[in-house]
Amino acid sequence: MNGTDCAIMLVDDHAVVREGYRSVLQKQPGLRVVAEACDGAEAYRLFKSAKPDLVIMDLSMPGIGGIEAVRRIRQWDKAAKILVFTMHQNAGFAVQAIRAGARGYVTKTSPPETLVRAVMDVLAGKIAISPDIDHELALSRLSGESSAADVLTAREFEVLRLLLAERSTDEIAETLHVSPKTVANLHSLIKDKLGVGSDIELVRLALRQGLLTQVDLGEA
Amino acid sequence: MNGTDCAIMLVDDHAVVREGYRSVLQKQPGLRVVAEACDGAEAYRLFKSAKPDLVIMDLSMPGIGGIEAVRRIRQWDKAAKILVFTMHQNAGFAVQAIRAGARGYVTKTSPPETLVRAVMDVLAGKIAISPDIDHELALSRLSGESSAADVLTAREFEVLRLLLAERSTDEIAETLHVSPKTVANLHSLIKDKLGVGSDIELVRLALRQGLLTQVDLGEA
DNA sequence: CAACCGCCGGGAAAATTTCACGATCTTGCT
DNA sequence: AGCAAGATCGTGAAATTTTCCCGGCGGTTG
Repeated sequence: MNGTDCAIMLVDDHAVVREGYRSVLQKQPGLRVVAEACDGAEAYRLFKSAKPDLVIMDLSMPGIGGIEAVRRIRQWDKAAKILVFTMHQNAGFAVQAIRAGARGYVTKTSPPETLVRAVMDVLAGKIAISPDIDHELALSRLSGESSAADVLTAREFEVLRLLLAERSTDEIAETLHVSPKTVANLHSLIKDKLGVGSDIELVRLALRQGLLTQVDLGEA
Repeated sequence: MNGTDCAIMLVDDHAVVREGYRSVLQKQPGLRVVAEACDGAEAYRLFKSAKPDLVIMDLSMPGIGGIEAVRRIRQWDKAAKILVFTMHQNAGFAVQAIRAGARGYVTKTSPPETLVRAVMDVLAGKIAISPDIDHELALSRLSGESSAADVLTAREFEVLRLLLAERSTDEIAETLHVSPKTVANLHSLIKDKLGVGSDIELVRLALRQGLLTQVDLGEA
């Protein structure tokens, strides 16, 4: 599927950005944009009918986000080739994306050639990571910054997610059917494990690691 | 400057997005892209030499952000026409942008025609706000959601900024040369005025209102 | 089986948040 | 000028929360 025409699907909620993709990609012979979606749900639906050779996927989108869309598409077609193209210059997001089944991760700050190169690499079966993310990943390894998901147990992670999403300790206790005391204990333990002193730092860490996206906060 | 050629400068840190702008704009006769910048500082520098008729400006950029860039450009040229084009579908950001001197605010989710229309309107001397933001603004007025900056005094706002940026109460007290006790009192008062119960909600509110941008958190 | 670990919570000490109260200073109004 | 309002800063004490230490329960592993 490399030698001749390759069908590509674009997924991004910003029309102007899709216009940009198209402008960059159509300069490459052998690439055709056959479908466009503006959120994760539409991406999944269109993928099944269009069966593109490659998906270029944004992460931050309304409703079903990019990570979840990658997961669903890969579940439907284990061989799907998905290249994540996002503004998030963040090792945490990259790890999540690759784990979800993406074949590449390129940031939007990258020059167009990097995108084209990544498209070609992924089509050729390779994994494509843009240089800035390579660097981020290297740094996070060197500094031993264990991504929250690793150091926390499943339960702790669940509590953290609720702490960031819900309002009070008592509400979380009710959701989990445990005593408020337990939630408070977990809350404290989480801050300890993550090495933060205050809730504010906790939120900042979560944002940095991509546990929370800025759009999640709007619908509070 | 409307009838014939209009010189436009693009400011966005994502190359592919600039490509998208160009692709959309060049379909309009009479518009020429004469300069491109990828951060606020470069935008200010280039504006002074290129003197474009219109600037299309993104908000979230590394270093000097879009709001500050708008402010500086308007300070240098009171007649500068700047159209903010951003992903933030957020009344708070829009208010900040217009106060800083922008002549328009359009979100990236808008269809290309909306952008083109806004460009024309701003060039014609009008103020252009995209419909979704109009709606957001209306909602925020109706719900009486007073933007943090309004209900807080200057001092309180400063403390809030430090709370979100620095680490401990004591560090903030030292920076402000007041007793830690005062900072704690202010901290409490701020949460009261903003109607939030926990620090986590405080951060979420701040994010929603654009007091803190996601990029600010990276360099923590 | 014994040892360990995640999970759940009680109790008490420690720390923090909240509240009530002045004192001082600026600002705006008459 | 005189006065009222409110912003700022601080104190101290009460109320609440956070933190720490403890034990019990169930599952897994050596």
